Amino acid sequence: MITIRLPDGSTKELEDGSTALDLATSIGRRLAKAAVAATVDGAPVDLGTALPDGAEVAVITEDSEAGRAVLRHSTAHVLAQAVLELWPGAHYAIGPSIADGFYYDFELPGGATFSDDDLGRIEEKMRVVMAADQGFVREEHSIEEGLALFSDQPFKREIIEGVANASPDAELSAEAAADIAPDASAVSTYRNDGFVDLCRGPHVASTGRLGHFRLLRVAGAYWRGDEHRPQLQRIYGTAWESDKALAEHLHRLEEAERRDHRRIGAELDLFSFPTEIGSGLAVFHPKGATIRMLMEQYSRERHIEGGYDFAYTPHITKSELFEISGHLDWFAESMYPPMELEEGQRYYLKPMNCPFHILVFRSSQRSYRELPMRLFEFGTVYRYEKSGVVHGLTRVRGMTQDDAHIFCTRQQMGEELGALLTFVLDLLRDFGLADFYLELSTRPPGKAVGTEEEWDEATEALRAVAEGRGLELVMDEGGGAFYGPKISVQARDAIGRHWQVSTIQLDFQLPQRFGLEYVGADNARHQPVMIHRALFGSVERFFAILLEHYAGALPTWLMPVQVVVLPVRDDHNDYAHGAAARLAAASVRVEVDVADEPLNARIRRWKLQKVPYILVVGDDDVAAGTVGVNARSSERAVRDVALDDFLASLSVEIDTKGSPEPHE
RNA sequence: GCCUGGGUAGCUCAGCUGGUAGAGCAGCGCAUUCGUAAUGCGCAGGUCAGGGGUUCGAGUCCCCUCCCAGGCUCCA
Repeated sequence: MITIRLPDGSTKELEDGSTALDLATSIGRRLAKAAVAATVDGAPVDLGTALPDGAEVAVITEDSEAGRAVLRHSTAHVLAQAVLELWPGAHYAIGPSIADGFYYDFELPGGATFSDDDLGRIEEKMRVVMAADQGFVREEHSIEEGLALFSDQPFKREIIEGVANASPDAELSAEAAADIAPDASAVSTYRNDGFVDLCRGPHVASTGRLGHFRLLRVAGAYWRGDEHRPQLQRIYGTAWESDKALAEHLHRLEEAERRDHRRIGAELDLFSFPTEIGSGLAVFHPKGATIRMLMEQYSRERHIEGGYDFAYTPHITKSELFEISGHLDWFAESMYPPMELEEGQRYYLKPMNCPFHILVFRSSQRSYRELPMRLFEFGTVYRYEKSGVVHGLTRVRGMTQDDAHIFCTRQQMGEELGALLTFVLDLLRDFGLADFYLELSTRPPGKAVGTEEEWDEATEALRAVAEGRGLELVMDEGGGAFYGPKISVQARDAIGRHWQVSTIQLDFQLPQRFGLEYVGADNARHQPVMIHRALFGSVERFFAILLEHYAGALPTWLMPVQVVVLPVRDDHNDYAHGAAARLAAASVRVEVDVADEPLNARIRRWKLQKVPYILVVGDDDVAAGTVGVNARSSERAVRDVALDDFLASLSVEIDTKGSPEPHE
């Protein structure tokens, strides 16, 4: 008999040679049914693994993230199996599970490529393999055996050689690492039917255990993520423990698509990307411009309250400025090429605002009494993003940052950072984002400027303010830029996606390069500390995040049209205009849609525009001074509301930055 | 930048193996006057992304360029 410890601390006695599946069965039939793998003393193993006496064993069930990862990884194997059957001679590379799914990379014979139509054929083939319920059989091989087994598979051989050389796989991504065996002396494979793949495991017991999957798309992907290596053909798919979970996931994808800010931007007539202007360069239409203006106005108000001074700086500059700042050394590739002027003078579009703000600071001798000096600007910058990365408003080539640079003493740094984080989170909450976590990027070893003390002090200050908020803090060790540590605010949206919004970055480099100084109380010159911070990140990107978060149904204070008045017949038009004038006098953005179309058609059109309130006015309203209120997303309208009462509650809603009802 | 897939009316899309372009919505006009998510009829609208080639003939086949999408790489 052997004794097994379970995660809850209890023990279980089993026959010698019992497997993880036997353990699960002994605990309960449902657990056995849901089990896909197990961990033995923390190491993941197949269900069929014989358990050693005294081990601590946990059953991995299909509805856990670890369990889904097993399902997905196993499904990826079947994908490779299907592709190798359909394309004899194909080379297969790696096929890990990823968030919500899996992928597998291939090199097809003769440089062939997958088309979208191939996905259906591959899926069919995979379902045949699953129906055949082939068992996954684990095998261990020496390096030599492994190389022989995969003699015609160059990528597999490369992985095995990597294992053999015991290079700690610095260049293998964590995802790819899941595909290789754990130690340098042997490799493991999994075989089902005629197909064998190099794999660390674990896998489900047999292919019949799989089936709730969908292949989603094909894409190119570099071998080992290196753009200098061959580009392979990648197939992405998703797999779940049940058809229900799969359907829910597909529904989430549809939901995300429905919320796509590019779609909403077109539907609500907010912005566009005229191709005549160029890739990644947006124009804002009147309604989009209204929203943007409101965002910016509110931000300005908050910055005034927050003790910021304002600056305006040009969009172009002589190269000298970016030579001093160092941008031309590091980022010339992502800057627009220079304009050549007379006598070789070169002017650049600015990719960042900081050097300009620095010149404002440096324009006169500064006293410690002036610090902290906080210079704010909606600064429009241009970055020549590579063509493949441009995406809607979230990754553009021209954008406006709500950018500020704070110059302060080292002593002020901690307090300043604390106040700043409060400021950021308050502002984001005002826009309806409420679920945050923070990411702290620390000193990159070996290539940092500034003293270690400065780094420690700054990092500790960031950590202290982060922890003081009780917010989840994710460490990004060594992930800071060479010139200073960084804290970034990640916001979760209404459907659980997270977006990096604000960044707060310490900088020990630029004050030095520009020779910044202030005169201290000791009458000596000191170098100020500089903090870069953008709260929206870029106005365009933040706009996009809000559109996706609210699915276009922004809070009333941000909607370009807040109220529409619909007269039932055209002899109600005068009353409608009067009601609208009353609202407009109270600074409500209101329109009248006169009665030359059926009422329902007009209601529908404004509903689709997500207008917060549609007021319908007819005979009864004209007689009584009332309106019929149809609030956004509500099923039923409320009749006979006194106009003054409506305006009163609307004003409260606008002042409190609320919405007519919880967004969908 | 690289890979794959695309680009047909303002928008969403159809157009088989090459024979000279179509729908719905939107727009405009006329009629309709209506109480909470699509009134009817009519009209107009396209150098089929741009350029070159093959062909008697190209939206359709080939090449180049531009743009878009999904990825990869990148994101100070």
